[in-house]
Amino acid sequence: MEKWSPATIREFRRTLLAWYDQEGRDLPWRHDHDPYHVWVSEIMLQQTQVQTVIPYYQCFMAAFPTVTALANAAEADLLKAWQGLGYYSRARNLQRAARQLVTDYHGQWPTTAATLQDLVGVGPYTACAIASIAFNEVVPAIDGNAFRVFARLLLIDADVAQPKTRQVFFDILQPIVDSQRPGDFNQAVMDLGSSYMTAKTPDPAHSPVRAFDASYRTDQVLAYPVKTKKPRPKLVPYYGLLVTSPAGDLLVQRSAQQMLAGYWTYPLIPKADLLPAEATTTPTLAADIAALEARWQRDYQLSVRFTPLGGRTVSQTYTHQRWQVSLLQAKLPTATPLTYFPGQWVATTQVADLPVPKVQEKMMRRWAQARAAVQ
DNA sequence: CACTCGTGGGT
DNA sequence: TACCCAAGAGT
Repeated sequence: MEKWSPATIREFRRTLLAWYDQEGRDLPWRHDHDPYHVWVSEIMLQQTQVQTVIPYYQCFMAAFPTVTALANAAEADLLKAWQGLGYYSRARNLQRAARQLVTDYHGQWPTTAATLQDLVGVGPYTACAIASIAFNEVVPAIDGNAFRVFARLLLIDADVAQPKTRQVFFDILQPIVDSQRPGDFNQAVMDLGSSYMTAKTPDPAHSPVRAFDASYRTDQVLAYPVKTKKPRPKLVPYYGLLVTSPAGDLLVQRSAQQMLAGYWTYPLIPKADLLPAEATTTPTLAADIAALEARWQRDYQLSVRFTPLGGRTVSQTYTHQRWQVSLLQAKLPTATPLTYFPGQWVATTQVADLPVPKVQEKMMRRWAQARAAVQ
């Protein structure tokens, strides 16, 4: 591992900030240092690329321009604003924290990384980012970019997939952060990490800090950062139920305990839930449909006949699961009341107003194709 | 600490 | 294709 002298550290800061002043990106949340703007952008940017965030950030600020507006927002509006951005608990936590700020803090922001972490959804990275950018606290904001950039510059061998490695980087970076411009220093590292020092296709030869890059000097750029691999997502088969009546399409809102909480989908039934685990026969489509119809009759007093929808399944890959959804179709001749079924009839024209996840959009497209083919 | 939680883009 | 990756945090 490399060790920089105080003189090298000074020269590195000067080089990095000079480049940032010339080449730093003009992003919507960099127009000022308002902590609300910094905070919302940092939450959106968690595990999400800048290009994806920009339009969401602009719409979000137009809809919820202040902490108070966010605290008072209707949940449906919030989920709709976050639709498609992923990691939806971020939206809920954002509003919970806005309410914390209004009620517990009386609109007065905590100004240190240590106290910012008391806001739900604000962890070690985001707290340091807000503290340095909005309040000039001299702390390193250690995210994936910082891991990648400094692992290469300094040949740091610690496994960045391990939680304890954050402290290793923090201790190394604390004396390197520019004490006059900590926020700009941290943002410059992020710009570096998303341009010359990307994960797969870096361009270290033209990096503004190539003279400080030990991995480039020793021709082992792609060997850093050291990161252990994660297991591949597990296949989870589902039935997706396309049920119509004169009242509209049948949709359910996902519970607070489920993934995609609060978002609406067609009823999704894990195939594993249909037949008892001790069943000896291999589940067939016909047996699954029979079990499904019997359950709807017994639990919901709904007489429904399902038929398979032709074509491929709908797939959606998440970090730890790969959903493979086989679509079944059913048509009820009358607007049957859903006395026991935990869902709603939604008129086709109103589906667009509901917050829906990507897998629901895919199911809707597949169904629209099937209906168009019949015509 | 290990696991969970979305989506889009790149190779 | 099937991976890997991207401004992480909560449990």
